Amino acid sequence: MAADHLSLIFGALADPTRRAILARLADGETTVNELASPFDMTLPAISKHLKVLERAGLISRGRDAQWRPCRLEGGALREASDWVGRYRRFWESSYDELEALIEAGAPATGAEAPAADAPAPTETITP
Amino acid sequence: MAADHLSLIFGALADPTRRAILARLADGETTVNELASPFDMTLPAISKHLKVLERAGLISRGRDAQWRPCRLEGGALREASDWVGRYRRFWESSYDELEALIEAGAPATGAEAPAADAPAPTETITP
DNA sequence: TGGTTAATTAGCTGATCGGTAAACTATCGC
DNA sequence: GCGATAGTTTACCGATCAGCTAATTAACCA
Repeated sequence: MAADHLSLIFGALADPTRRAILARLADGETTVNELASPFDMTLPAISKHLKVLERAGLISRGRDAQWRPCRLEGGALREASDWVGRYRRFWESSYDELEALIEAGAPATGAEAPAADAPAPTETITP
Repeated sequence: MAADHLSLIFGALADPTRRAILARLADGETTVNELASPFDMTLPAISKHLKVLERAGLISRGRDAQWRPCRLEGGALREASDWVGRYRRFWESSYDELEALIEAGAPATGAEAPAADAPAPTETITP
């Protein structure tokens, strides 16, 4: 997977186990063992998932004696949300109205020409 | 990568080339060759990226003679947005206020106990 | 001191990913 | 029909991923 932050975030989210871990952490900070318990998977596997989540900035880990409590970090999720949000107009309203226009034989209007630079200002086109 | 839809979507977004393709498609439907032109990459590589995006439902492809015009599909992005949106409270407002509360020595209140089932109702815990 | 519990690291495997080159398919225009 | 244009498919390669077992680190408890 690419090394840029957004790719790390989306890559981390592209796994049901990791998303379930985040879901659990939404109920509050907890330990690695408790996070692991619902899964049919060894502890090292969970540990790896946590590392992926941490590298993406989706969680952070503290220390409490021999426990390493994990907590959800909203910042990275916000980055993901912000990126996706730039495309909001592609699923909001538009659908019915635009569909109708197209059905009616309207030509490709400026309507679907979006905020030009909106998506991916930091998106290096050839990294 | 896991086979569930959300994983396909996030997995597809976890690549700067594919995100740049989506950004380009936000400016309107276009052909594969035009999509490929900004990249220092062969056509087959782009073709693969498009297949990943299509499998995730992020784009659709039509036919116009020998061209296969691609268009952005908002639905999948909406799914991603909806999923991430369930965690909104983790980056909205809360930050300063909650941080302040914690600093002030407030115990773990119900405040950060979230809408219980909010995240991942379809998230199978052990697939 | 020694044992237990919590978690990570190391090393291995098989599967998937991102890219390539080469060959193939399909459609257009002459 | 023929050549050019647009795009996909088919191997193939090295790198990364997700999981495992076994060993290791770190802190507690008695």
